[in-house]
Amino acid sequence: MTYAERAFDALGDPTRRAVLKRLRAGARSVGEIAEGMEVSRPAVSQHLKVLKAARLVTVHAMGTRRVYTVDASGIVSMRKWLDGFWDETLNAFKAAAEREAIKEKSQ
Amino acid sequence: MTYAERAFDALGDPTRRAVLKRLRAGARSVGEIAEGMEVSRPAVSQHLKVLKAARLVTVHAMGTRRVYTVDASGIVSMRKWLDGFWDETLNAFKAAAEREAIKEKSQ
DNA sequence: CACTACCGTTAGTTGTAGCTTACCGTAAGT
DNA sequence: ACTTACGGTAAGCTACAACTAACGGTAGTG
Repeated sequence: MTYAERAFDALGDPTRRAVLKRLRAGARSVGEIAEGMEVSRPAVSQHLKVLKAARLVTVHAMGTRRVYTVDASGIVSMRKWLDGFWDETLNAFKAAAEREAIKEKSQ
Repeated sequence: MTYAERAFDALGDPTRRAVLKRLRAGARSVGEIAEGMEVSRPAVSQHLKVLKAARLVTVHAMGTRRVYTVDASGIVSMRKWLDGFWDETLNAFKAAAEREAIKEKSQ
């Protein structure tokens, strides 16, 4: 599985999107992220693991605290996936249209 | 839930991504999509329902056949979501950096 | 009017994602 | 060394997403 696909899987969950939205406001520790959320701290920890595997967040330790930050590379890979997907869709459409035009001419 | 979020939920499933990839090559009927896939035709039908709700595909009937096509609007809304997300991330980062700079000055 | 092709939907099953509780390791303070 | 704060991980539960089999409805065909 590519990183883009991993990222789509990760963002397919509303709780993980909520976690990422919190992180968007700035780097946060696990406890800070979990605070005010409707799920427990371990749940957040598990989601962060998935987000990290998808390169959507990065961690660095500060004492016993783990400070998480939004990672650009996950976002970038998703963007590339979408752009590439749309490119291929357009190309296929164009090719089909041309085939149609040739067929029309020959009639 | 916004359409973008619906789209992320939809693309969070590998089978649905596979369906969409098939559609990328051009419009297909349900039977054509299901053919060669490892899941049954009704399964594909259910996935198409989700993709349609997320504005990732459109349908039009041709006799008893339902021909599905990739819909740009779902892709566009995802792109906008990603871009908006990243914008806000950068803005928050910039704001934080400026606050840091002011703090440094006052010391 | 049968008969076939096509596909959406319902009913029912099952694997697993997401959750909580409990535990343990590590870092810092006193 | 003891205590507190922090967070990753294991174990276990549960709800639901994804699937199949079966059915029904509609459009074209002879």
